[in-house]
Amino acid sequence: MSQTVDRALSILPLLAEGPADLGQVADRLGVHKSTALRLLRTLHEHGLVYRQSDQRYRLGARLFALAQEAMENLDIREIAHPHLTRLNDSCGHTVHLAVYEEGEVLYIDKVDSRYPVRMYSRIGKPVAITVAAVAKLLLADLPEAERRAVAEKLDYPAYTPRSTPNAPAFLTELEKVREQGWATDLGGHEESINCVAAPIRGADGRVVAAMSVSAPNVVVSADELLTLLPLVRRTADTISGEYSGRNPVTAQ
Amino acid sequence: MSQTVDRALSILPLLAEGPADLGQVADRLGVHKSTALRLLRTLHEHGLVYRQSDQRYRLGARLFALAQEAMENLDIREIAHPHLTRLNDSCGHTVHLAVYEEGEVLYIDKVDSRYPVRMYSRIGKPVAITVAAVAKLLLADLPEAERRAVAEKLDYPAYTPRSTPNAPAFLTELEKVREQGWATDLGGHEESINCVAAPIRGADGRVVAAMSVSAPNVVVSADELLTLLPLVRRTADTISGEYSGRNPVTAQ
DNA sequence: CAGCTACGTTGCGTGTACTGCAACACTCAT
DNA sequence: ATGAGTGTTGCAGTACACGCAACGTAGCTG
Repeated sequence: MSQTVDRALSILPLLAEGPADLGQVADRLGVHKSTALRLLRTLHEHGLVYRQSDQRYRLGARLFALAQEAMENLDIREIAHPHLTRLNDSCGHTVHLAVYEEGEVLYIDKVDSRYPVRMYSRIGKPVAITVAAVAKLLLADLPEAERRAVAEKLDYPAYTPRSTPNAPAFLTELEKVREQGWATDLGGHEESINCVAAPIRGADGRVVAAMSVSAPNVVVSADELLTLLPLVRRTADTISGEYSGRNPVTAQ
Repeated sequence: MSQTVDRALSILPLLAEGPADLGQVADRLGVHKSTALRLLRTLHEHGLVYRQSDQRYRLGARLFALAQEAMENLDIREIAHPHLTRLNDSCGHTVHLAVYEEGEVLYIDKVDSRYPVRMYSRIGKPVAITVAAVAKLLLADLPEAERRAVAEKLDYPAYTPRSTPNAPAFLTELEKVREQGWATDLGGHEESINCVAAPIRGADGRVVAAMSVSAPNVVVSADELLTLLPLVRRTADTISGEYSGRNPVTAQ
C-alpha cells in the first residue's frame, strides 16, 4: 500500500468530523505541516476538500458528485426502482432497498410517497445492521466463515428490549432467516416500527440485495404487515428474475 | 502537489463512469499495472473503491458515508431546512436550496411533498448553471473578475429556446439579477418549468446560498408563480437573519 | 507601535518509498 | 495441451515525497 496516498485519504474521515485547519490536520496525521499542506492541496485540486473563507478545510463538493454517480451506476437500483414504487403504490408504506459491502449494509434506495422525508438522511447511511430485516437477509447469505467473523466483530446496541442482544443470538437468527428465505424486524430498531423483507438474488442464487416494507404500529399491526409478505416476496423475485436477465418470473 | 496522490485520486472519477478492471485503470492513468494495483489497494483499504465479484473495481461505500457526513456538517442546510418545509407547506411547490463552490453550483436540499420524487437524483448533482435561478444569484454575487472568468469557461447548452445562449448574455443577466436581488428561470431549463429564487446572505452581506420555488406551467402560470416572490424573499431573509446569528432561534 | 505568538507558505538537500520491469500464478478459450 | 488474457509478487534504481529551517503575514498584548 502506498504511504502517501494512505496519509492523504486519512484526511477525509478526519475532515468529516468537522472543519480543521492545517495544523490540526498535520498533528492528527503525525506529519510535518508542509507535508499536510501538499496533501491537502492535492485533495483540493481534485475537489475532495474545500477551503472555506476562514481558511479551514472541509470536505468538498466533488465528493457528492462522485457518490452520486456511483449510486446511479448501480444497476440493481436501476432495475429495482420501478418495482419498488409499484409496491409502494399498492401498500402505501415505506420501501427500502439495501446491499451488503465489506462488513456494512447500506440503503441504496427508498420510496415513501406519504411524507416529505429527507431521503439523503438515510440513503448511503449504514443500516442498523444487527436488527434491520434487510441486514439479516444479506448477512445470512454470506459464507459460514465470513458470517461468523462479521457477527463477532459487531456491536449489539440495545435500541429496544427486542434488539438482537449478542452474536450467538444473531447467528441463530441468521440461520432461521436463511432457512425461511425472508426476514422481519419487529420493533428491534425503534419500538413502534416493524419491517418485512425479502432477498433479491442474482443468476447464481446468491443474494445481491434485499428489500423491505416498513410501517409503524399505529398504522398497521405486525400481523397485518405480515400479510404483505407474499407481495414483498413476489416483488423481490420479479426483480431477481429481471436482474438475472431471465424473463419476468412468476414463481413465489 | 503530490504525484502519487494525484494519480490515486484520478482513479475516482474514472470509476464513477462505471466499473473497470486493473488493466483499464492502468491504461487510462498511463502507469504500469503494478502501480495501478498498489493505488487501487490503498483506495480499497480506505473503502473508497470496492471490488465486485467479477474482480472489477467500482466506487465504494465509504464515499457515501463521507458525502453524508459532509452534508450533515453544512450548517446552512441545518438552519434553512425548517423554513424550506414551511414554505413548501404554504405553497405546495418544490423548494430547492443551493450553494456555490469552486465553479459549480449544487443543490444541497430539496423539499417536495406532492410527488414521490427520487430526491437523490438532484441533491448533490451540479445544477444547470447557465439557466437555474439559484445559479444566477450565486454567480451574480461573485467578484467581477471571478464572475467573468467563470462565465467564459462555461458551456451554454440550448436546453430550450429560452436558455441563456452565451457568456455575454449570461453576464448581462447576472448584472440584472445582482441589481434586483432576486432571479427567475422561465422555461430556460425545461420548457414547462418556471422558478423564482432569492439569495441567503451571511453577516457580511455576501450571498452564501440561494433558494428557489419551482412549478410546472400546467399547475401555475409564470405570472402566478411570481406572486410568490415576496414570500420567497421573506423566507430567504429570515434564514439570512438566523444564519448571521442576528435573530436568536425561537422555539418551534 | 513595537514586539510577540501563531499560523500558512516556500525552497531545498536527503533518503525513503514509489515506480516499472520481468517473472510468476491463475483462469478461460480454443 | 497450449495459448492469450488476466492479477500478483520481488526487486533494483531513482524520482519524488519528506522534514527542516527560514520567510511572510496576520492578530494580540503590553
